[in-house]
Amino acid sequence: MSAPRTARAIARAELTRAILDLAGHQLAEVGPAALSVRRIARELDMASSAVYRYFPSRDALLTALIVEGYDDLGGRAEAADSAVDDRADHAARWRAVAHTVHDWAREQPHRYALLYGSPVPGYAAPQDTVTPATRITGLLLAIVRDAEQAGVHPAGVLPVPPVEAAAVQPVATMLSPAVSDEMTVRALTAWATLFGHISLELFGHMHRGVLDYDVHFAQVVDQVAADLGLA
Amino acid sequence: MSAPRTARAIARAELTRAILDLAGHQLAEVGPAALSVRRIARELDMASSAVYRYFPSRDALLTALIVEGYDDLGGRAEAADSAVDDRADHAARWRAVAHTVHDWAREQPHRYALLYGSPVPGYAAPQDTVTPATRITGLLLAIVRDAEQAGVHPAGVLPVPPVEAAAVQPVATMLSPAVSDEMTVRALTAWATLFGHISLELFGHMHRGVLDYDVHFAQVVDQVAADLGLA
DNA sequence: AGAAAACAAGAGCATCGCTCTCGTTTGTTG
DNA sequence: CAACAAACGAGAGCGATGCTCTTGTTTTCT
Repeated sequence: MSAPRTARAIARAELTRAILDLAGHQLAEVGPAALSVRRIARELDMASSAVYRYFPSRDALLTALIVEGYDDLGGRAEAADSAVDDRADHAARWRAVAHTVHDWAREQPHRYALLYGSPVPGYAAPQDTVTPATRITGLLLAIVRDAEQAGVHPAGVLPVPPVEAAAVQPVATMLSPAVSDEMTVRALTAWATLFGHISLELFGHMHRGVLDYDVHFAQVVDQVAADLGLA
Repeated sequence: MSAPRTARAIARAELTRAILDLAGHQLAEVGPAALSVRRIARELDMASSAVYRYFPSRDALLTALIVEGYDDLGGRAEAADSAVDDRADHAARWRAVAHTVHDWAREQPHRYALLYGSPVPGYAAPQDTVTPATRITGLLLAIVRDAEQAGVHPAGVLPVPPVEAAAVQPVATMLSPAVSDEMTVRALTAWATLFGHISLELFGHMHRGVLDYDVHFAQVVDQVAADLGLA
């Protein structure tokens, strides 16, 4: 797996990183749509055609940025969860993760848009992006699973008919022991609420509707925690 | 307000419509990013520079498509709400509107992405788009307001501290009579859940996680209705 | 040492948004 | 009705993009 220590391989790894870093800066500054391969080459003092030795296309570069983003977000969320001392305080863990995602999105709005906004390349997200994307969702599910193992039941949850249980079966059985169907539905709903709220906020849909985004986000996160049945 | 009946004004109105329609078709086919002014001109057998007599820029064209989209979506949602015979069946009205938005989004994914995905032009959505955007959110709020007027209380709702009440004050007082702070928070949460779910589904984040989108969406909509306290 | 692979650079293609100029058509006004 | 002004359409052109192809050089492997 590890690269040979030839000078060429080292140079390649360095240049690949340099390109990716520069692309990251461009992403943060001008957004995904305005990311330019030629500009990266210019800032690196190389011919634009040379960049294509490292990334076969602009979309491949964006894909790499997406993967990097999922990893960064997932890592930060996991760290925030781990930082909660009382592992049985599932509400605190949920809050920590939710606010971490929120903060991360506000710090890097363009990157968030790249991950959770409209897919900018052709259409289907490349396969490479789905695995790293499962990291945060897996983390949210793990917290909910832990809570359920501790005897927590979601509040005010509707009965889940067999057809719905079948529909969400992959998510329910993602972890072992599996999560109950009711909790799975609540968790998926919480997931949609979390990212829906952040997207609406970041993309300007709450403009002049909500005055203090942070206060309201905290309230929604607490409300969702209550619906999940967390302490 | 209405245009003079000169031949030129009529021709202008027709060409403006033709450009907008063609842009709409391109949007549906190749998405917002690949929408090309030159291609529109080509399909209209005119010089690309002539199109700029009707829309000052590509972004202006996209803005017009956004406004059109909000209007179409808002109109359909209002029609779906009005089609519910029993005006006091607020759960049925919420379901009708939610499923209408869902269907609309699946029929025109690129248009939905244009409205609720990452903003593709510079950054801030032009002022022209905010008024038509309030149509669906206003409709959702109206249903909830009607329910509350009929004595409905949201289920399992957290107390709303004054600071949060102040934060959501514009939304709460948007309609008269005003909606309670608790119901306002629940409504905003429902809003985020609805569009969050649709965005996650359309943008591929539920791939291999949920097997039947329609079944699961219906379950979530019912769950949200229950949380709102609707029948 | 020689063959093979990786590399960097440059020219070039097709496309894009947008601007400017230049005739032509239409509408308005004296 | 004639003259002027405004709107219009077409074309050329600018700067920029993603990407490909060729050509010559450097590094690696056999």
